[in-house]
Amino acid sequence: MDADHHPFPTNALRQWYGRAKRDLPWRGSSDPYTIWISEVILQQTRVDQGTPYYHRFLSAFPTVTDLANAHEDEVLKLWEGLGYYSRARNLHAAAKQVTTGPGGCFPNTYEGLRSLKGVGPYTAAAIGSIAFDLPVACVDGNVTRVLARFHGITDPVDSAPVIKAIDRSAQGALDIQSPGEHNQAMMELGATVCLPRNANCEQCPLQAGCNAYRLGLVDSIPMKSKRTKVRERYFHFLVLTDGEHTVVERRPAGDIWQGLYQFPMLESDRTLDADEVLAHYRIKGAVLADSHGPVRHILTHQRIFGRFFEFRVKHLPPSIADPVPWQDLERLAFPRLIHHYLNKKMLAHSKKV
DNA sequence: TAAACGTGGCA
DNA sequence: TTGCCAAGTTT
Repeated sequence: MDADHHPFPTNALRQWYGRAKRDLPWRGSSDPYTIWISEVILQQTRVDQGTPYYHRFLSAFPTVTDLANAHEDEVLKLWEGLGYYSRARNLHAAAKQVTTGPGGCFPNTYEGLRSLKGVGPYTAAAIGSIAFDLPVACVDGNVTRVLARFHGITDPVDSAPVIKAIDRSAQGALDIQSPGEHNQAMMELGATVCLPRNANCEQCPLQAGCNAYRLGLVDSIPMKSKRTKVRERYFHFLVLTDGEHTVVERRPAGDIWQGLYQFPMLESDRTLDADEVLAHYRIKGAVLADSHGPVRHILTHQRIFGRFFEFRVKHLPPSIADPVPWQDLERLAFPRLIHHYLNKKMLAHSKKV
């Protein structure tokens, strides 16, 4: 599967990192808590997108105890718009694990870190190596791409044997004198030089030994076998209001946006109109005050068409859910699709006043 | 093991 | 517009 037996140029990588590394907010600290937060925020997330969340999150919860003592709604609100909300729920649960666990402090072994909710092989290696100098290699998307190219691996990198080989290779290349710096250097190379497209091979410290470069395969490595299929869904939100209050509910487990809030929602396999939505909910005396959408919301695996129907009633029926003052919505976390709608709503309201 | 889980940027 | 991708984990 690999086309060479070149030793990995660890020294060249370290020297490159010393002069080329970016100045990122979470660099230079060895506090496992702040490293943990940054690593979770950066899962499947770009630095530019995650950085403001990192600052807000640590301002709200400076220590693991602060996080553990928070309410889940507050944690989710700080995560609003960042996506993959299980990260926030797991972060909160893991903070409780830490503070109520043995010694009440952060685990400092790989297995101890792995036992925390939301901490998988990558994150355990990252925290372990950066905070505690544990000799464990990080294998993320960057490292996979760097090593697949360096070794000239043309097989799909999402197959089990290749994952295993890359893992071994990463561990073999690790600089055990400074595993944290080495891991960050590997990822930094993938993030700034060995890019998915338009790799900048001319400034790469690994060029001399890189098989993909030698064979002209940089643009075709790494290869992936999985294809993403897109599901279409039609969400119809019932925005019920008596002028002062509205009605929201919590998204259930086992679907997208778990734990976030939404207006009562009717899903269908096609777009419905206001009459059909109202017929479903059977609200007496409701008057259609406004409708919005369909709004297309594009996700990796699904395409959601959202429609919002605002109905005016004299009195909110207690049968659906608890009425909430409009102002209280700002403390709740909503999916992006709904957040955009609310922004528009609030803007219109503030213009009238 | 494959599929689910968000959002935004880019070509 | 569409598909791919980004410091992955869970079930």
